[in-house]
Amino acid sequence: MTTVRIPADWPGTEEQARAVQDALRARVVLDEPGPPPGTGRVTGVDVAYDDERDVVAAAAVVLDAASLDVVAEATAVGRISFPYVPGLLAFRELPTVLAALDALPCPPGLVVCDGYGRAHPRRFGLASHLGVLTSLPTIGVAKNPFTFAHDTPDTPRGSTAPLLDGREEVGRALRTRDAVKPVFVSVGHRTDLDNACAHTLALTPAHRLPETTRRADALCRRALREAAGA
DNA sequence: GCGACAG
DNA sequence: ATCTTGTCGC
Repeated sequence: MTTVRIPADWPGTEEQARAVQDALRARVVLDEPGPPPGTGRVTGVDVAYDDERDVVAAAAVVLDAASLDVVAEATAVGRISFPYVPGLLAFRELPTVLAALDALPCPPGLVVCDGYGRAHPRRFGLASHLGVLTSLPTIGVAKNPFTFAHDTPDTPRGSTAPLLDGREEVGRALRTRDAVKPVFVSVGHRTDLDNACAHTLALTPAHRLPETTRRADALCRRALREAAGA
């Protein structure tokens, strides 16, 4: 486990944070399909907080994409770098997530984030931001809808409904289990939406949420407990 | 101006 | 995200 320091140039206000998003948005790469599902490695990242003690813990868990076996994992802890503001989640999560990724002993391959990528008010959610800072292919898989309207996908696993910003499809509500509430998938960086959904299905053989985020969630909670928990 | 709003 | 018991089901 590594300890993180908040970067000296990290935004201190919502105004500054939005300016950073507007400046970095142009660097998102959208014309690559990304790695094929079921090959190479797939990494889940997640973060847990103890607002009382101002502690944050992040985890990165690398899975073999074919077997979904854990190949490597790393954690990082630090101070909370930003309050939770819808649309600015990246500024709260990224410093610690980046440190956890840096601590991995192997390349992460595709990174699966807990949240949104392009399906964001300024087209630059957590998954896109992480992708631009690392150059890694990323996707976002969120548990709840954000600001975009969508229809209800059909009942069977694999069914989708577009997340629409006007007439533009910025993500998809994707059913990963029959008749269970869908997850919300969007492109982060260097992937396309079809592939992002295919990856999400490949990572959900048994549960609504991807194995990557389930593993990362369990690990960062444990790291938080060991770092600050009572 | 009033809600809604990833984690 | 987090506070929280038992309970129904694969």
